Amino acid sequence: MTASAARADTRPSPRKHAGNDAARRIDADEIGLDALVGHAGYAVRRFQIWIFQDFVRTLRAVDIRPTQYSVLTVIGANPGLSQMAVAKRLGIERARLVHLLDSLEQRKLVKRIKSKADRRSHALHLTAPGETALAKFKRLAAEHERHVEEKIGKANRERLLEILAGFT
Amino acid sequence: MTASAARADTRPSPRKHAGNDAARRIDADEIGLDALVGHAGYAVRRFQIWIFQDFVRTLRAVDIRPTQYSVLTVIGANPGLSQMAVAKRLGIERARLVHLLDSLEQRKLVKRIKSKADRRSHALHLTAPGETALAKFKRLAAEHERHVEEKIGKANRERLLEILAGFT
DNA sequence: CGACAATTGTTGTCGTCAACAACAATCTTC
DNA sequence: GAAGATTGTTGTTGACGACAACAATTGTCG
Repeated sequence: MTASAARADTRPSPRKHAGNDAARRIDADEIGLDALVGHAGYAVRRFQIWIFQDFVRTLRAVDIRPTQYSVLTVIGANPGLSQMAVAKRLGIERARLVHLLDSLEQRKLVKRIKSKADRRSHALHLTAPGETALAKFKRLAAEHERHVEEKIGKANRERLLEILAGFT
Repeated sequence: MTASAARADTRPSPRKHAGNDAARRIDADEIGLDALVGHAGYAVRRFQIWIFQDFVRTLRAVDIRPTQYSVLTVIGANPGLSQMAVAKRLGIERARLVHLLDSLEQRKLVKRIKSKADRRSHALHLTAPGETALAKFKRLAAEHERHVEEKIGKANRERLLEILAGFT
């Protein structure tokens, strides 16, 4: 079979785009997604990107990204945790957490205290400025959460949280 | 206020982990997430990671990742699209799409045909083997989707798709 | 007790992905 | 026809997940 350029006839009718290929401008919103609609993963991925971007935008003034926020929140609620414990709880590689904590420690938000019980591990604590900063971050995060509500609706947001409660 | 090491008293009761910091082993499932619970972004992120991994695992035999699958699906449903159109529709950077298509073209699943109408752009088509391969990918993707159903429940999956329909 | 396995933090590499910036070729617009 | 926009491409940067290796330390078990 030769792979010549003009074999646009035996295809099982792809629904859109009549006749002449690429002869006409196509707006992005008239392109069919076919099997993609109905895939939970695709919708979740697009939604996650949107949420992520809104979070970053909303917290840009304080320069805190979602992962950093999750680390600070967990340490704030459970002071004294080891890096392993935080990593496991948040599903972060402990290798990755090292860099995250390096950054947060440089910014004086977190401190690593050598544990006396297990001299391999560090007990993680918020600094005093870290605690006040986290309070501010939480206010901004709540604002971001309101954006989510505006986007998908208050009831839908709550249903979403219920459905995905098992993954937290 | 001095930031000395022994200031664990004036904190507003972090709920868990009584008394002596880091003196006791802590299981990951007894660590409180505090403000993280109630953040849609956190739950969605964790869920997205789970879905992603299951998709990759389910389609590992054919070596197709989620983004590649989405590209193939859109091209299959809308042959002749330009790279710009595909990128815009899927929310992919056009720079990123270049590499994706390079890979798919090397594997003879997709071909770029120089458009005569606009000689800057390429009309994207599936090859004949690309079409049959995509059919197989779709079967495997459907299997993955069943995994999602098992994980969160059939009804919840459908509610999820409704809630996030606006993002597709 | 002492050798050996496991854990903790760390460093490093690799590959995926989003976000930009710059560029040549080509189209559009005036 | 000149100026500006678009398309594909190349390259860089940074966040992130996955892995592998390592030193220091702890746990275990003979």
